[in-house]
Amino acid sequence: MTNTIAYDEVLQNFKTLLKLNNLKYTTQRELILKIIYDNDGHFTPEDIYNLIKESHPEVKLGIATVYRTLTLLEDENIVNSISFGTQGKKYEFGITNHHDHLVCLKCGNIEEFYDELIEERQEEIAKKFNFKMSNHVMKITGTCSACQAKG
Amino acid sequence: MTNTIAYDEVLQNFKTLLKLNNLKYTTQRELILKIIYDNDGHFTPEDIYNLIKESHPEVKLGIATVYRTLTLLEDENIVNSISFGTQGKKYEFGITNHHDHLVCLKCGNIEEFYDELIEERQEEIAKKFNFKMSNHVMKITGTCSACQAKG
DNA sequence: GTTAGTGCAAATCGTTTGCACGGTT
DNA sequence: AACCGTGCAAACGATTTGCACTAAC
Repeated sequence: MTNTIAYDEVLQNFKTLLKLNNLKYTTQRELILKIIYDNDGHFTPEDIYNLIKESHPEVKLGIATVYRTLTLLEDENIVNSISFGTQGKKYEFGITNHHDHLVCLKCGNIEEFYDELIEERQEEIAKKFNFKMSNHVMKITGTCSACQAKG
Repeated sequence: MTNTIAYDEVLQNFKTLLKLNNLKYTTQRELILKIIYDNDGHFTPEDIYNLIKESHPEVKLGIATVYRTLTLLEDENIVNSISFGTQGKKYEFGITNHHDHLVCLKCGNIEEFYDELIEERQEEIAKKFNFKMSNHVMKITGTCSACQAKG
């Protein structure tokens, strides 16, 4: 899903958020944000860690920082995550149109879709239950067309 | 969600399934099935383990057996699970109308709902992507009315 | 200079596995 | 008797945490 916001703007927002919360603007935090923005897709914390190690071998980085930063970014709704049962989470850039996921259980690939009707119904249902919705996830699991073809 | 099938029938089906697969009918397996059937709700493997330890202290039971049996029951579509990111899964009795979940992030409580329109759209979307759907999950996260009241 | 952030390694949590023993068929 | 299922404890993988050091403010 294509980003609908320029990176400069994202970065500005992030810096402002950090300031508001007495947090510091560090190289690591910026790199993690940028990697997720640039690489359209869904990544595990380890993926992100490896991507940064490759592209910026000169920067010191620990996996713990990746986890800490992802939690931060998710709290601020800058990234979203989808979970895979016990097998951890994948993260994606979050400032984009909301969308849902088709997850292939064979190859782990994720396709995205957006359906206005489903979005509306979700709002209605939350209202009906007097439930303050902070997020919603729709995930269809199964076998993607490529994997069906492979047999 | 109220069970739509009598326990006797569930148990019969389960025994048949075991036989068909050359598996054995054990006290542990029966107890796990019964606990999930009887206690309408959503349980972690540990919950189930503790419930059985309490109600049947005379039975030998290890947590590993609970995991193994839950996997078995889920494969057979006798129970369903919903996942909570890193924090594991909760299981519920699965032979009932399909339904989706409202998950409260404060108290962990789960409410259920069913929406015909959403079900239909899911089918259509899978078809559109030539995706062979094995399962689908809709989860609305947020704050339940009780927790909103508490502030 | 003060405070927050970091890497590292150890700890933790949920889950899985190898193995010898016990129960079901 | 044959074979599967079990408990136990060790192994595991993802994530979190304590701590001394470093960087941002």
